[in-house]
Amino acid sequence: MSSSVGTATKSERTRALIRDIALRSFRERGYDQTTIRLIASEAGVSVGTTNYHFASKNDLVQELYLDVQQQHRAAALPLLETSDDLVERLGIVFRTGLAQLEPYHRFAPEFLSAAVSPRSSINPLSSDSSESREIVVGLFREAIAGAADKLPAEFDEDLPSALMLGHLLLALFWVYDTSDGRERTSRLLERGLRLLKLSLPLVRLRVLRKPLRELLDLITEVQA
Amino acid sequence: MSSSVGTATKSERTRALIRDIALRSFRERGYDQTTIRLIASEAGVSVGTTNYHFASKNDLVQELYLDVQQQHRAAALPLLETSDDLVERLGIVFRTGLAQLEPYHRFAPEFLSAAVSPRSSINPLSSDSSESREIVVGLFREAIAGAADKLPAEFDEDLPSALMLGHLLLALFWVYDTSDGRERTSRLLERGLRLLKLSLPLVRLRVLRKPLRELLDLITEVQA
DNA sequence: GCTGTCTATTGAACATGTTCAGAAACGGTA
DNA sequence: TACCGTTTCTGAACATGTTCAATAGACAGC
Repeated sequence: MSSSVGTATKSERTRALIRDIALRSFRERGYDQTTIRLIASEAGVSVGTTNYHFASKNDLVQELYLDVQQQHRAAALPLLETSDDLVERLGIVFRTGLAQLEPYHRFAPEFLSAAVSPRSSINPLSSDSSESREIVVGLFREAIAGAADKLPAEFDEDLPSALMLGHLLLALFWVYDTSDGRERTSRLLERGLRLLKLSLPLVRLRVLRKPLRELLDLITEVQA
Repeated sequence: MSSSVGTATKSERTRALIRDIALRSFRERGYDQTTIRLIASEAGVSVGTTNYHFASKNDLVQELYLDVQQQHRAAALPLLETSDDLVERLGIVFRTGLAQLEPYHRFAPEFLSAAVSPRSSINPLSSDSSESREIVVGLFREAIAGAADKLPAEFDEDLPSALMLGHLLLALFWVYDTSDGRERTSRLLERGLRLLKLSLPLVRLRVLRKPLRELLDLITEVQA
């Protein structure tokens, strides 16, 4: 979090200060209540300075994304050491991903509204978000690669992206989940994982190869 | 569309005028470019008057929803006369639904952003949207009721709502669909329908009854 | 026709993200 | 030190949806 450490140019320190204050505010006050003027005021600078270092409010959200996904990675990696079962490993990535989001559930609608437009710079599928997106895709890739159960090689390429999309859909469900402790989202996830475990042997069936390939292609096409 | 017809109180005529101008502008200019001041100006009234008749901009979007869904119903009903096959009837409702949205695809991201928050009054699942939502749920209900193929009665209650949710998800895919003529969305729909047709006989299997029931319950829970 | 009450309308005010012309600070070079 | 170009910073300005006190209009009851 605190990147305003040690020595750096004045400019870098100002930038880091604005960033840290913004991120803290996002966590405490959410997206809407975190106004540019509030950030500027707390940082002791003018609105113009804030927009000089970060061209828009969404650029600051981008910083938040990165922070969250890095923590996601940090939380998932050690757990991935504990199992070589494919479905279990995927479950670890999904569960730790949801866990990172949990503190933001109060403000999730605000963030969702700002992020859901395909034209928004903070849309998880946008090119501006590629850095944090690739962290999640990479986690899924590693989850697959480190599993004892090997999948047909032809799926290796697109499956991680498709799983990342699945994670986004799960997050959408999560935003709408009003149950205590997001129990419904957990149930949906565990049920999906169970279903996946049961149907995984089918992937090896020749007859299903082509429809699966087509399904994967269609899903991948969303990101175009 | 034009509801500013014939005799009515002055107030009703002003309201209808604002409504008609707003709806036309939404169609021509989208959500963002349709500003309150522009509506007021075109209607020859002040901003205050616009907000007197419609408490918020989203109240005007609500009127648009209603208009679109009524046209959806008008487009679907005659086609439903032409088939008693369950899957085909569902297909008719889905396809005519997408057809109504098509003119708005240019502006879909703007509308999506405004509507996607669970707290938004124009969220399709909100209580404010119940009237237009029920039109779609009703269409699915009629599609099921008029089919030769009867489903187990226990599904009749919740299935229409679940299908409406499916329609919303399809619309989400549609927003992100950049292919010509929304070819990808069509493909996804037709593939889903084909899959449904193939797996429909399975519904009668005793073993699958309980998991299906649970799945339906989980889906229904989104709207809570 | 007068009066009083509700309805309808007005336009200024507010908070918001963003832009931008200009001021200030800085850093290197003559 | 003096000068100049670049970097950094400032605060006013703009457009937006929404609110609200004040005003005008409509209309019923007498």
